[in-house]
Amino acid sequence: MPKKQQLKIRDKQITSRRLISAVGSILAKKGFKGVGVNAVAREAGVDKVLIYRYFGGLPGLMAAFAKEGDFWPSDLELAGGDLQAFSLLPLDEKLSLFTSTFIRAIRKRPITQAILAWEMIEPNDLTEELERVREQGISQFFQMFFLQEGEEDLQGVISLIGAALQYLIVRSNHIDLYGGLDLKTREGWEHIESVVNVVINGVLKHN
Amino acid sequence: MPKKQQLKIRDKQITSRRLISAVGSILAKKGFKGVGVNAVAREAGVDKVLIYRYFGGLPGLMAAFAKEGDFWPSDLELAGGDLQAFSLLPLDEKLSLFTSTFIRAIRKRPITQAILAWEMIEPNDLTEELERVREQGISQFFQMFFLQEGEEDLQGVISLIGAALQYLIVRSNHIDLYGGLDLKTREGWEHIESVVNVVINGVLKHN
DNA sequence: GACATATGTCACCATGCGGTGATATCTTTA
DNA sequence: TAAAGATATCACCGCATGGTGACATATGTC
Repeated sequence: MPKKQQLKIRDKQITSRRLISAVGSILAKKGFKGVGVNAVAREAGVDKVLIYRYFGGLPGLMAAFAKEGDFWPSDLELAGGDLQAFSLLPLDEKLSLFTSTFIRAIRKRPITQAILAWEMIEPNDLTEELERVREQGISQFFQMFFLQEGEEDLQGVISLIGAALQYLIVRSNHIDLYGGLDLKTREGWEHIESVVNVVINGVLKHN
Repeated sequence: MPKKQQLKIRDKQITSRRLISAVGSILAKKGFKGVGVNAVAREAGVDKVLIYRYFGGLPGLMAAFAKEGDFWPSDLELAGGDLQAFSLLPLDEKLSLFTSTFIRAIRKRPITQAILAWEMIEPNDLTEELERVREQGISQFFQMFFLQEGEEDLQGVISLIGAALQYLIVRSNHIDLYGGLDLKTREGWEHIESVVNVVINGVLKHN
């Protein structure tokens, strides 16, 4: 008598994909603390030994995961969907729109937020991949649309604002308020957006 | 024959302190990931059961640790050492000095940085204690020195800048650059300070 | 149809964790 | 000095983890 029904298909590709997407699920659900060999295999409904066989271990699986994901907004997304229209806007409107799309883009990517939090604790393949993509993307976007404006402090200011927004978005997962800023509601984020605009307009008109 | 030399002193207070300070050491050395019952007891050179006996468990020990520590700069420190002199400065110089002392204050507190990183991942007694102290301290400081100035956007802007600075300081433990900002050298931080001043002056003169 | 290989399952190991009851030893009080 | 209480140690439990070797079953090839 056979031990089991032999219905399970055997397909390395499919199984690999299940493992990779299981990483995403866990990352989104439990954060990086939940990402382990056992947990990922369990989530994928697959034996953990396959992680070693197919990816050589967790780091390899992470690297594969990093290559699959849409963890950072593209130029197109950051520009609001139309690169040409964006490039024609005056500087202050460019920055204002950028702020708005940036916040939305990060807020709607829970996995990205988990990775951003992870970066604070211990760098690894995944966080380094995100860093690479992000630094390249931002600097490219910046060069494309802002560099010719001759505002020498602008990059520093934008980096500062980007840092603040990333921090606030990640923290919004665990707290409601930060220094009087409401991190939970849509209105709260609209207010934050307006504060950023105050900063930007101040810097622009000051020079 | 007795099992051991009976040289170990027996003093609840001393032992408690050893446990509490062991938390600090581990937090500074390994970050919050290293903080566990076994590790803390090992670091303190004490049996872990005492954590349960004296503090009721890790959370209790954490709470005790939180009360002991100087995790957040006082008003005096943030004001640069002289509250009265600080209060007499013009607004822009106040903010500039505040920025400078704030950066220094956080940068020199590795445990605070570990807690700040922790807040990103999972709130707990320790992070909540820091949050409480911080929110209270900042809001008090703000009310004391800035509120009467009638700049309604000021608190939001300052919170935003505070968020950015905290983020950059914590990240400086693992990366060298962020968006072109140098996080490692003294010159790098002086530049960041100057960027903050650009923002502040922009906001102030804009209204 | 028989074989080799790719794919997946299972049982197991050592390790470290949080947590606890029984025991030994020191300190204080009588 | 003897008893009583406080203080610290030890040995152990159950559990989850990362990791591996032996085995079972499906798939492709001749």
